[in-house]
Amino acid sequence: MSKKYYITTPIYYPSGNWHLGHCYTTVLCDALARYKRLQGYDVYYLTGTDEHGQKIQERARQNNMAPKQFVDGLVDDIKKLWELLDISYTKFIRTTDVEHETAVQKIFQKLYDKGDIYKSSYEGWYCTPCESFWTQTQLKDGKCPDCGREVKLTKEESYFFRLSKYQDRLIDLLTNTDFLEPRSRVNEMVNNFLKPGLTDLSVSRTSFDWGVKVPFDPDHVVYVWIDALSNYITALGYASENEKDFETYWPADVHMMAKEIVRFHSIIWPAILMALDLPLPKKVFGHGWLLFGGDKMSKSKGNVVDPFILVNRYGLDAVRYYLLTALPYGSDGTYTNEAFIKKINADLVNTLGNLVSRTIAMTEQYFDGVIPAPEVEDKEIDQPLIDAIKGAYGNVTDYLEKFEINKALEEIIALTERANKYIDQTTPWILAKNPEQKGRLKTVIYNLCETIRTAGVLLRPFLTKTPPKIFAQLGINDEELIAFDSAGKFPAKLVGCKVQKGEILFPRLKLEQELEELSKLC
RNA sequence: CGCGGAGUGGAGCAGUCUGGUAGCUCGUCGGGCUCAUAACCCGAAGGUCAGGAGGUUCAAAUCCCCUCUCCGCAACCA
Repeated sequence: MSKKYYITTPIYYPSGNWHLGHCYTTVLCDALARYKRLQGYDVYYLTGTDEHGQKIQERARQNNMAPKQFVDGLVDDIKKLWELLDISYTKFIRTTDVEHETAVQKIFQKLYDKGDIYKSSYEGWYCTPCESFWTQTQLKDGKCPDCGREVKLTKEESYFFRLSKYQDRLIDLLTNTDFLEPRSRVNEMVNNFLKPGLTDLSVSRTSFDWGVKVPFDPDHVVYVWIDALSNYITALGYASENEKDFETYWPADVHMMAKEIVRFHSIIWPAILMALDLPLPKKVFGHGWLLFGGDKMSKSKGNVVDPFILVNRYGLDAVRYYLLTALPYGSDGTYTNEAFIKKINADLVNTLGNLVSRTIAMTEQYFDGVIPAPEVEDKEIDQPLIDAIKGAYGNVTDYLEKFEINKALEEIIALTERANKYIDQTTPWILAKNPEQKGRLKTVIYNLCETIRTAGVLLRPFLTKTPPKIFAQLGINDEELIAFDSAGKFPAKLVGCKVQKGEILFPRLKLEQELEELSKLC
C-alpha cells in the first residue's frame, strides 16, 4: 500500500456569497493534493459545508424555504464553483448527511458517557431581536454589540464539554510541537486563550432546532463545535458501520484553513479528539486572508469578487495562478483587478507563454518541428540553464513541503525567465543563418525544449489546463516525460518529439480595457 | 499596558531570527535584438529602511527602550 495523505479544507458555511477567499483555501488544498498524488501518495482530499445553525434557519425562513431546501441551493452553487476550478476533492461532506448526523450523535453520546460532557446552564445577556447571547465583556455600553438595543440577563440550559480538562495537554501540544503553523499563531492562541485558562465549552443549544438532536435530550441540538469539527472523521466513516477509510486515512496530514478559525482547530478540535482517545491531526495550518484592496472580502462591504466572472473571462489557470501566488507564507495578500491583470501579463503571458511560443516556433522553423539531439555544447552558457532546470524540482518540492506555495511558483517562473535570457545569449536566429553552426543550434533548441517541458511538469499541481497544452505542443506522448519526478532529470528523452504549434497559452490582456470591463461586470 | 501582525525607492513585497553601509517584481528612462503574444535581453534613475539628533556596538533596516499610525483577533466571516 502506498503512503497516504489526508488533507482537508474547512467545511464552509453557506452564506450565499462564495467568493475568492473560499476559492483560495480550496485551490491551495487542491494544489497540495495534486502534488502528493503526483508523488505517488494515496490522497484523500475532503471539503464540504457546515449547514446547521440559527443563521441558516433564519435565512431559510426569510426565504420561505425549509432549511434543507435553502442550503441545497447554496451547496449546488459551491459544487459548481469547485467544478469550475477543477477541484479534485475525494469527498464533499455536508453536515446534513445522514451518516454525519448519526455519527455526531454517537460522538456526543460517547463524550457524555465518558463524563466529558455534562449538563449545566450559563448566564448571559440576551438580545431578543438578534436572538443572540452575549457575555458581559462583549456588550457595548451595556447594549447589544450588534444592534445596540437593550439586552436582558437570561439563563440558558446547556451541555458543556470539559475543555478545561485538556488545557495542559493543549499547551504542550502547541508550544512543544509544530502542530500549529505558522508559529506566530501559536503565540496568539497561547497568550489569548490558554494562559488565561480555558473554560468549559457550551456544546448544545435550545434556542433553535436546525441541527443534530442530542440523542438523550431532544430539546437540545448539538452546537457547531462538535457538529462541524467532527466532519473530519465522520467523513471517513468514523462511528459508522464501515470505518475502513477512517482506519486508512486518519489522522489527517493537514487541516488547512484561514486564520480566523485557527482557534477552533488548534484548541477545541484537538481537545475533542483527546476526549475520544483518537490520534491528533499532524498539522493545522492557518493561512492569511486574501484581502480586496485593503479590506476583508465580505458581502456587506460589496467587494466580493465573483470567481465565475474571472474564470470565464481569463481562464481557470490564470485565476488559480493568481490565487496561489497572492499570499506569502502565513500572511495576508491582496486582490485587485489591476494587480491580477498585471500579474497574469507579467508571468503567464510575457514570461511563460511567450517562451513556449518562441521555442516551439524556432523548433518548427529550424528543424521542421522535430526536436534535435544536442551536438555542440558551450559549457559556460549552457551549464547555468541546465543547473536551473535540474535544481527547480528540488526547490519547488521543498517550498511545497513548507507550504510556501507562492515561492514554489516563483521558482518555476524564474526558470522560464532564465530560459528567455538564454535565448538572447545564444541568438538562435543567427546560428540558423550559418550551416556550420547547426550543431550548436541543435543543442540550444534542445535545452529550450527541456526547459519548457520541465516547467510544464512542475506546474502540474498548480495549473490544470496549461501543462497538457505544453506537452501537446512539445509532441510528448510518453508518460515518463510528464511524470512529476522527471522534472529533475536532464536530459529527458525529448529527441525526436514532433512539436506542434498550438493556440497561444495566455493571450495578452490590455490593462485599461480589462479594468473597464471588469468594473462593468462586477 | 488585552493579544497578534504590519509600517523599507511611485506601487506591491524580501531582507530583521544567525547586526557589517539595502534586494526583488511592476512602473519610468535609455540601449539591444527580431525566434516570439508591441513580447524578450541589457543598463540607468529613484529609498538610509514610521518617528525618537534614544540605548547597546567598531558597525543596526537588523538587538533593547519609548512614541505614533494601520490591520486583525476577543464563541462560529476561507
